[in-house]
Amino acid sequence: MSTMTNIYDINEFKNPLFTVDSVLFTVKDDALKVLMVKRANEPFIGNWGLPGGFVDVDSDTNTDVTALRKLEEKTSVEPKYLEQLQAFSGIDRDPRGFSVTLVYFALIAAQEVSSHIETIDDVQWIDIDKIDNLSIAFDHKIIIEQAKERLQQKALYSMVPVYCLPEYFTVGQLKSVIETIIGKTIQRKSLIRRIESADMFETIDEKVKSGGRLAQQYKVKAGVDIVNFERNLST
Amino acid sequence: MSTMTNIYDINEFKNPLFTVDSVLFTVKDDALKVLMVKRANEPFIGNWGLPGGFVDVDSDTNTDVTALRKLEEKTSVEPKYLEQLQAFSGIDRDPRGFSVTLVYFALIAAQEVSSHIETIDDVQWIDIDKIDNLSIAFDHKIIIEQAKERLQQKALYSMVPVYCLPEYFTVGQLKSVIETIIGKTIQRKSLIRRIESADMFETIDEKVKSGGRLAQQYKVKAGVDIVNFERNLST
DNA sequence: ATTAAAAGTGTCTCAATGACATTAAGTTGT
DNA sequence: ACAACTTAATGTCATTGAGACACTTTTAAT
Repeated sequence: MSTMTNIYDINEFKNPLFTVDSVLFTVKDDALKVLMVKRANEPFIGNWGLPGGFVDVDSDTNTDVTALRKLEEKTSVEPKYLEQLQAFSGIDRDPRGFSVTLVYFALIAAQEVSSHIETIDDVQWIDIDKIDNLSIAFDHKIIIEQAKERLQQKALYSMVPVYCLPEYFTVGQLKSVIETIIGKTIQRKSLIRRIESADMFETIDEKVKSGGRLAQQYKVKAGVDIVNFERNLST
Repeated sequence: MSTMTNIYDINEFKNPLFTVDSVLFTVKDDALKVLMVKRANEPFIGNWGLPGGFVDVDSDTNTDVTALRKLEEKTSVEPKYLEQLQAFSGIDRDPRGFSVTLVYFALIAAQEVSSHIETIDDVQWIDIDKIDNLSIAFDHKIIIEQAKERLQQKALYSMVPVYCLPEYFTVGQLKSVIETIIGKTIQRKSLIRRIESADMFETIDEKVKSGGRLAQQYKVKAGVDIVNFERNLST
């Protein structure tokens, strides 16, 4: 192990194995998808796992940077939204010994990565409902499930789902994305009321085709924070 | 950046320094307090810091166990409530180098620890409004602030504040604890409605003196989970 | 007994969501 | 050109749970 010597000796304690992983979601083809990577190394070689890896303590200024760096390696872009989910730890979750993985939860528009991903076959959007049929590394199946629950909760009281959409979007698109995430329909009217009261969107002059009447486009105002509403939608 | 070679060499990467800390809250004398420990070691020797330390990879089965173990060392009891807050990381937060601390957020009734604490002078309940005047180790001041915000949020949509109370409690006590946490008054009636609809409490036959009419006592039903309401209180 | 104090109830208001009908503005087919 | 269809946007009433606050109940203190 490394040599860190002065008054206190860090190596008095065996350090746990520490990694950073991300659950990057998007909504594509009316399904919630997670970005997964086919593992090239042991353990769990050949299984699907979450994108992530070790901190580079010489260049990463904090773990957010690690998460973004690892995601960019796989997608070549930065996700629109990133927040910490939770750390998962234990003596059993990695055959190499006690390990901790700090998991981030991220959102991006499918369009922003799809072209890049289609050229590689060890990085893929996996439908969240099809994960049970696959061989998933470590405890990543559980992690994804928890991330999904968090996303579903957030969709009920905030506007985070917009980060699964491109810069310009319509009410119809946002409604559809939210419905895919939470797995039930919502009232269009309620969504519009929220968009108007949140004060985090601006309207775009140019409207867009939608199969019927032209739809108003919106974009997230520059520099605004996510608004949290005081009530959940439907349930 | 080097890629992982064949069989993985853990030490190819310098591992960050990993610790587990806890923000243990209670409400005492109508003030929100945090348990703090006077540091006996470098760095920040002599400053107040959060209770915590390194994982013992040989005996801790996961980081929850580490958090509980460290808290028990200081208080001799287990907190009633424990959940992960967040990890804080960075190249600068510890003079020894890149470090990560996984922070837990915990609640306990003051009565359960006070007798034990009063005998030691390097462990103390510190009023959260008086922290600015003290020398606090690392980034623990920021961490405590974030933990407080999380607790305040939770108090608006859940019943977590009961875990700052002893097993049996009254509506008046819970109202007072919530008000101390969020820093504003709430409607007694609203609280009662929530207690009744939450279905997580049972009434105790024996009532208790309170300076007026005897008060109904409640306790948390065995094995129930925290209920999340769909609306926030006041704001 | 009178009074004060806190517990507990009744009920009206208020705010935001749900439900759903109606109107608006496009596209497609003939 | 016009009807039929599609999706967007609006209008409005019902529902739900919190806020406000008056009122009643039960205890202790004097």
